[in-house]
Amino acid sequence: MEQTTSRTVDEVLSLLRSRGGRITAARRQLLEALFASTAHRTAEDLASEVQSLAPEIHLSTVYRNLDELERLGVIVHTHLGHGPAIYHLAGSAHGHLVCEQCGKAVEAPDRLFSGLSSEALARFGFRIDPRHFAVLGRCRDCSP
Amino acid sequence: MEQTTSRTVDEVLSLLRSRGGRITAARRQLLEALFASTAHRTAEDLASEVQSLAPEIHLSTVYRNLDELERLGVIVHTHLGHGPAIYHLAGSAHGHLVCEQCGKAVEAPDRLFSGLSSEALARFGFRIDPRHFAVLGRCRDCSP
DNA sequence: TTAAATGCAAAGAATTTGCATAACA
DNA sequence: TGTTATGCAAATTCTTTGCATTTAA
Repeated sequence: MEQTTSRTVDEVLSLLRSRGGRITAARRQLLEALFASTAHRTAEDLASEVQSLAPEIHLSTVYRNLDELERLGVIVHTHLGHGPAIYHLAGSAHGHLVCEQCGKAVEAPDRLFSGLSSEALARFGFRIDPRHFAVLGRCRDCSP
Repeated sequence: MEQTTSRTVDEVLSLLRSRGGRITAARRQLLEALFASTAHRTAEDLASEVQSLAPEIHLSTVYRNLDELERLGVIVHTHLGHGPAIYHLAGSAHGHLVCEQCGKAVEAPDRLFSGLSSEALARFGFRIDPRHFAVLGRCRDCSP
């Protein structure tokens, strides 16, 4: 698993390199953090993780690199209603059901959106991207 | 139409009153603005409209009254991905398809979400509220 | 008269930007 | 050596809060 992770981090760094970017400690650390878990993490969360190993890496650097990685298609971010955006590797991205009451976020499989996708496309020519937004509502525990 | 609008504004003011609230100029103006159009308006937009008639009404008062009206169920707010929330009368609320590219927001009829609603309920016990979040994606004009 | 609402200023959260310095290639 | 990226501080955007004052009832 170490190997897989490292190989993929290096692949992304090569991609960055091939686009004229540079391989820096901040980028490597951030990618290691992104590949290390599929948890729902904000820019601050990721900065904290990175800073536990390299405290000098600044939050603004993390934001800039997250932007860059998103432009490259390596990651996507999702707005969970209120509050900060969360970031995922593009490969492990998924939809979210977020409870307006307790705030809990549940992962939603893509097929949950297949009906909505095809209807939105047919009726409005609109291609939805279920990984970029959160579906708000009430979870089982918070339903009246 | 004037009459209808006024009557409904007054109804909401009565509701407020019945809950121990007070009928103020700021609240009346804000409600007039809310009833006057179904456009997608932010707190700032609404404040500007209100301020064109009563310049002393402060943005923070608008925010406080929007919160209050939402607590009463008179309005709902929606997060359109990035940027500020928009507010609608609860009766005329609807879902939104928001283009990530050009930012344009299209109203989505509730029935677009009926499949997603029943699946989310069946599989996750989750009751979605399609009016509280925006569906992000690409509109026809911005599709590749 | 008195609790509720307002105006204003200031704080807060999340994110972005300007700029001098550092460091990859 | 010449960009590119970083650190830091400051600015931005959206929203909330504290507090003294006003006002509806």
